[in-house]
Amino acid sequence: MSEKPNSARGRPKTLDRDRVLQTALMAYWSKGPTNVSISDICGVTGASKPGVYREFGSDDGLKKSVLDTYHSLAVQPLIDILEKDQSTTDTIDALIGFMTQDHMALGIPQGCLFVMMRAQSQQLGPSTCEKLHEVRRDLLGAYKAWIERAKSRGEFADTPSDIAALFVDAQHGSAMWMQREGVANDTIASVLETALGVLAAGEKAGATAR
Amino acid sequence: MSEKPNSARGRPKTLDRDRVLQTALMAYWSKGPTNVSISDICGVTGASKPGVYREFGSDDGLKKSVLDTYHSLAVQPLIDILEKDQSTTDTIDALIGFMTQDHMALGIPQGCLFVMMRAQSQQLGPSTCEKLHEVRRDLLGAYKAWIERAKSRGEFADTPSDIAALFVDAQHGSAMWMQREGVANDTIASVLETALGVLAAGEKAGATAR
DNA sequence: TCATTATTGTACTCAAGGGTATTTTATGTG
DNA sequence: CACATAAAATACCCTTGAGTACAATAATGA
Repeated sequence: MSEKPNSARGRPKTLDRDRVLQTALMAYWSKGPTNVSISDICGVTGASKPGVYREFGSDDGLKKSVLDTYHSLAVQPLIDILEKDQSTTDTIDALIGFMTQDHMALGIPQGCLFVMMRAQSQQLGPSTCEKLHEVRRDLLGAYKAWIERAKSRGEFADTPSDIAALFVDAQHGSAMWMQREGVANDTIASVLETALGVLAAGEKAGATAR
Repeated sequence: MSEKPNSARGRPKTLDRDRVLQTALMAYWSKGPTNVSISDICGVTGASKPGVYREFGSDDGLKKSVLDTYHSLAVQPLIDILEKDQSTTDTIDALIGFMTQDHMALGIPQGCLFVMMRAQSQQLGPSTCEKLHEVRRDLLGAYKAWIERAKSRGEFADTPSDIAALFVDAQHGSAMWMQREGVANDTIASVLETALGVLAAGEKAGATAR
């Protein structure tokens, strides 16, 4: 309601919300979401602990906000690929390309924060978990919608859409774990080609044509 | 070397090593390996904290021993399936059956402790991590050996063995995560059929039979 | 200038958890 | 019986990390 009365009254705030978010995002991503303390983030950003709590409420609140940021940063681009209007094989190629990006070169940590958070959800707070479910729902929904569009054009294997969506999601998760464990992106790409190759066509034997 | 001089001298030990191991195993498996403290385990088993440390050396030592136990309990059976001499499709069916066992009914927790530990290896000690690599090597080796045997009989798709091994391992991991997230075993089985179906045969189109 | 308002940051509290120093206790051996 | 031995368990230490109380501070408005 009266969110930002922009009163400009009282001591002006100096806490850089965005910097805290970015810092937390990178730290969670590289070290694992449960291996970074609020104090760590304060140490790097120069923010004070009460400042962070004032801004995000709690550890859980911060993680939830970070996940939100991560969604627009790294999940939405994946969904965008699915929603782009192109042939199924092109989409699959684009997916593989996306999943095997050279994170090192891009200056981002290996693996996927979302996937890591899912794997450690038992150690996360309630609002982070809820956000996690939300992101997952979005992603699975996007897979499913893409699959059904592809099916309607006869470009997709004869597999129930829900199953196929889970399958694609599984490949994504596996790829992210492999990347984190240090498997070369080329190798991961080969695995993904083997995996996702089945989906395209359906009549044309198992030939992924590459 | 002089491990058990069976001296029978000094106060007889009452600490039930096996009970501690079993308890820790189940606790790690159900709550996640990093969500169970030594104190928790002591509370359940009635063992004293120094007793546990005397027996296992450290948290890391206990986790390593538990992983060892887990290996013979839940990983070896999987390897046994791969080493059993049967047709590729039969092996795949057996694998799917194994991965989609009703853990609830068997009185064991959902998912796979090994897979969970891999995902949280950043929070684990050095000897546990080493053991983790060891188990992983064993498992990938077993996959690869199975694949090469199948290939030599012409029963396997034309995919590099290392890639195929990573692929199978990825499906296993995904299945375990899905199970942990509450996906129905039937559903997981369908996903696995879609995934592993590609491997068998190779000439016979993409038809997994079934 | 002085009150009001909102934010800041130091310095705490409190709980959890890994690990240990120390004193007992239960057994064999001389 | 006294001594040596090995394991037992209580009661601790120490660090980390989430979360907060509170006094200081910087702005606006009268």
